[in-house]
Amino acid sequence: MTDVPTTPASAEELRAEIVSRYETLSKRLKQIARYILDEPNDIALETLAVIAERCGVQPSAIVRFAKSFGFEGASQMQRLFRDGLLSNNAALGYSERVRQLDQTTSAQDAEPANLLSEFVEGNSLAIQNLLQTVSGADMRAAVDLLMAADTVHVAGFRRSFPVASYIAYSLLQAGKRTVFIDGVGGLGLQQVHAIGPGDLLIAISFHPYSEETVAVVNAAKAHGGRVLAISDSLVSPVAKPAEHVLQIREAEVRKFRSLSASMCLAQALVINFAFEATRTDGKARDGVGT
Amino acid sequence: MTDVPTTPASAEELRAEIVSRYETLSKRLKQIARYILDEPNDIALETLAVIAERCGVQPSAIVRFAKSFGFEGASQMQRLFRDGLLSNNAALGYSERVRQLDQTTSAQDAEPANLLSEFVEGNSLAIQNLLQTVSGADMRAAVDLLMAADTVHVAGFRRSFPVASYIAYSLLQAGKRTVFIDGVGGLGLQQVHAIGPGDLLIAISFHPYSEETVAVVNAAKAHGGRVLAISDSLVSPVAKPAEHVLQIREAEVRKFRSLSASMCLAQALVINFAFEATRTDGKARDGVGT
DNA sequence: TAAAGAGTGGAACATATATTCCATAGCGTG
DNA sequence: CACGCTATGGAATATATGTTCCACTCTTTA
Repeated sequence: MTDVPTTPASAEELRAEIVSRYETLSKRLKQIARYILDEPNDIALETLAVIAERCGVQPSAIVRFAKSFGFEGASQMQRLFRDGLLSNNAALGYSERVRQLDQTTSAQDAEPANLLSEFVEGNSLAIQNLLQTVSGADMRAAVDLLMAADTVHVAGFRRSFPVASYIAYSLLQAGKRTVFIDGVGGLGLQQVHAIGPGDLLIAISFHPYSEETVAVVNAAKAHGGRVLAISDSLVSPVAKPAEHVLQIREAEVRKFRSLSASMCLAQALVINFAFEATRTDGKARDGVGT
Repeated sequence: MTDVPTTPASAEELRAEIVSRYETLSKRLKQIARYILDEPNDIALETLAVIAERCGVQPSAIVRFAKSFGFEGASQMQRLFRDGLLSNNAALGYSERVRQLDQTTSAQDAEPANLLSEFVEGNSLAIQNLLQTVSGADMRAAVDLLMAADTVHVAGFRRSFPVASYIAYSLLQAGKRTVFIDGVGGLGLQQVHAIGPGDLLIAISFHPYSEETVAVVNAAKAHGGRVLAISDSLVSPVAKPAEHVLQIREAEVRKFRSLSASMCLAQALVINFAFEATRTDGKARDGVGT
């Protein structure tokens, strides 16, 4: 038992100790270490059996862990976290805690923490607004376009680039033939020539709509491809020619337009497709089997 | 046993019930009632024996109390307070909420409409949790690292690629010398050689931490550069060697890890930097002007 | 490839903790 | 003042929970 000479005296101390000794721990002990760092509340409130199950480990392993950090048993370690829990918020009664919660989102000035909370609030709202602008039917239609496509091409530049790259990467992961039109080396428009009938272009573009994207959309249409647009308006230059549009109203914090909502929609779309694809695969195989 | 027909379903409900029935209680039961109203945390966290001693009562009296309020035993009453402790504290309840969301959603089908709203909810929670895992001081420190850096290098592959590309793009927009280590053409590690002392590497990486990113981080340290890590754990291979870590707990919907929270943090970081940069610029000019 | 060692799972065990039960004390009422 | 009823304390019991131990596995090393 490679225990540390001095037993940690507070939850913080223990966390620090875990971080520094992490590399020297065995597989299971690492597993537990991560869990403790991630969910100190669980350690404080749940029983060993529950904790053990949640991090996929035997209760005895947790005891071993505690001992290797100088505790007499797992219970002593738990006590540490319970105490921490209380001293962090217990002085406050209920009403005070609720008030504290409100304050985190309301105060305004350009200090780092507050800026973050503005983004948190703004993006959170924008994401929830997705449910208003995108219906289940829209999603269904978008997934159908994906399912029907031979090859999927994805285009998005500047601010939309991250979203486009995410979609392209994930579709590839899901086993779909995908081409990411990334414009590297000025190939932007050349890559478009690969689009043919039966292919789908996913075009992502927001307010000042980049010329490249618009050009790619038009080229895709010219080659007989179909287009799914992700944009902020139904009448934007990328949305107008498209077979289908998923509309997003992004958060705007201090004049900077955000991206979280777009990412959220992108994920929902791609994973929806992945589910649909495996489901259909299964059916196809079943059909052959009989 | 004068029990109430309906068992309270939340700590708040129980408190209200206690207040209204207070006068009808016997001496000991009043004693306990007062204690519960005063120290709900104790009820949540301590053992019956401890609670009993603290309010000068026998453990059995507490059991009687619980039963007279419709509980099966004192333990059920304690559970109520524990749950309340978590759900009233945004700070503490994240994983608990996620677990609940997980349960309510895993039952339903992966239908397009459902899936979108699952993502909406999950990401919304994850974004709000950012305020817990990254403090104002963390943001400040990260911005300081950016300010002090000569050139900023940004690395993130696979799932983290979109976030990295966003950061790199935005920093460039903000006028910072920035290099995006995108690994195109297998240049990944070669690009690292450009990192020198006085430079900063922003490394973004989540659970199965890609080898490339880890390698880049180590190389950066070897060249005397500083490292800012954006990761999901303090003990991840990219976080350990870093000067500073911004920790993110991403949403996980149907086993797929999300990205919205990362994007949100990335934006907050970059824009924070942009504000700080212009502010300092202004001061510098003022200084020269006088 | 075999041997030694550390790490691990799971059942057996010990302990802590909640709950029940009953004898008795306290209190109101006839 | 005595009777009966409710409330109470505390010991006995049941249960839940933590801990130990040992056989087995997986690594490492010679």
